[in-house]
Amino acid sequence: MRLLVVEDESRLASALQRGLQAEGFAVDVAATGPAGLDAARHGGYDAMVLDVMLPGLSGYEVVRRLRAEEHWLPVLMLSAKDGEYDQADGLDCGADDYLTKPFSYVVLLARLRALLRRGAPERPTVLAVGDLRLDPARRRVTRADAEIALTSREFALLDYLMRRPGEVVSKTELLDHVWDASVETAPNAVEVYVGYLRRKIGRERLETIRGAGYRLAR
Amino acid sequence: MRLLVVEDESRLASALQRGLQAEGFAVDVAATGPAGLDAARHGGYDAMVLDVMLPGLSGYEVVRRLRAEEHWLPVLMLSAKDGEYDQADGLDCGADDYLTKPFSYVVLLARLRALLRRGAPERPTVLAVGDLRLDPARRRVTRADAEIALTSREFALLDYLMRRPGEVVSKTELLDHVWDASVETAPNAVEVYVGYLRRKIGRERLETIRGAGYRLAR
DNA sequence: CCCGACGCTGTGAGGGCGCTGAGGAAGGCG
DNA sequence: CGCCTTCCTCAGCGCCCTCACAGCGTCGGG
Repeated sequence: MRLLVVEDESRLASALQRGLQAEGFAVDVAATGPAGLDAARHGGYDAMVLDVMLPGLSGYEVVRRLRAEEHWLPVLMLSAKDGEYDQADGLDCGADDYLTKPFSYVVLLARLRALLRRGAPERPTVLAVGDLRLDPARRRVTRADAEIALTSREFALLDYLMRRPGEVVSKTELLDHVWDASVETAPNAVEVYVGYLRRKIGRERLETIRGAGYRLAR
Repeated sequence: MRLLVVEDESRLASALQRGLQAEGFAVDVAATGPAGLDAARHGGYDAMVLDVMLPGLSGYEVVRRLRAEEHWLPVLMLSAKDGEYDQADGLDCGADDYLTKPFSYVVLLARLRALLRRGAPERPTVLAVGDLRLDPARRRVTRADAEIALTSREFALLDYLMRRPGEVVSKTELLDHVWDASVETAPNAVEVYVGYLRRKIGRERLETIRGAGYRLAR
């Protein structure tokens, strides 16, 4: 785990550095606001310990800019101010945690661990087959970066097919999984919807295997 | 946003509930460890405020079990114990934050906001989508720098949608997270409020995905 | 080449889904 | 007590999706 400590008071900075290194972290130190901001932007750290009172740029301003640039690394803010509004302000600027000096080293460590545990947000999954892309969360389908409008049934059908590219999927399987199993639906409905899909995603993409089902070309 | 408060002291519990509801959260309360654990497991909450001293199961034990079962909802722990090791223990059991009683309500709110931000895939302090900006701390919404007056329900709805810009959010998900789960609400209420929001933030901003939900255009 | 089975598609009906205006219930405030 | 605000239900309406149907095309076997 790589940590960035931004602290101008050199004794505290090196004490932190040594202590955290002893815990097995790789620790870099920056002594000013601008230097810290720069390091945080380009350094690929897993978390940051950030003092509020800094030369050049305040800690508040550093987080605010980081967040504005869409850098989401966890930030633990350190400050001598223990007023409730100081704390609230720091958190509302985008810090993830706030500790007042003097602080307990044990607590700092525990809070850092909690922050690192949360880590970075997970990436959304996107299904991709050829130049087709389907994003289940956004319910969005593109073909060569051009958006395709699908109805809800069409979307469900394509979703199912894209999860088994290159496989033959039978009409009854589609009826079971894409359609409501409790409602009796004629197999012809599948043919109809395959037709709709072909018009939208390209005719050649969806082969008919006569007597067996359909296959989405990989 | 749905919150779970687990606190056995009924005066504090209801004070918290009222205060947080006034902020636009949907709040459920549990009074014992087992009840809290159960609610957290099945409730689909966005975060949890958890007292340590509880009948039945301690707060420590509640988080520990939740994490063991791979439930990752953000937990803010409340305790009367302010020893550094108590705090470290709470965090190391899996809590994300730790506040000692008596606590400042302002700080609790700011820490809760930080926690909710961290849980979401993107984590700005002021949510911005297109020319819309929403400041959770100040409870203000502007569109192209013009302030928009929203009722508390409208605000909560927009807040939830702006945390997932571009994603499709279903009506039932909205009912679960924006409305109070303990009250049975008709899905039509969502449609009504979407209508209100559209009049205020612009019709085209909030698409209907028929059969799936709504999507806030990025 | 013929024939039957299977698959495709244009048409149109029905119904589900979502939108809206009206209004009642509940709470805050003077 | 009455006014205002907010929340939410209800009922009506309109539209788009869904799917059955029927006629035609296509494929493959004999």
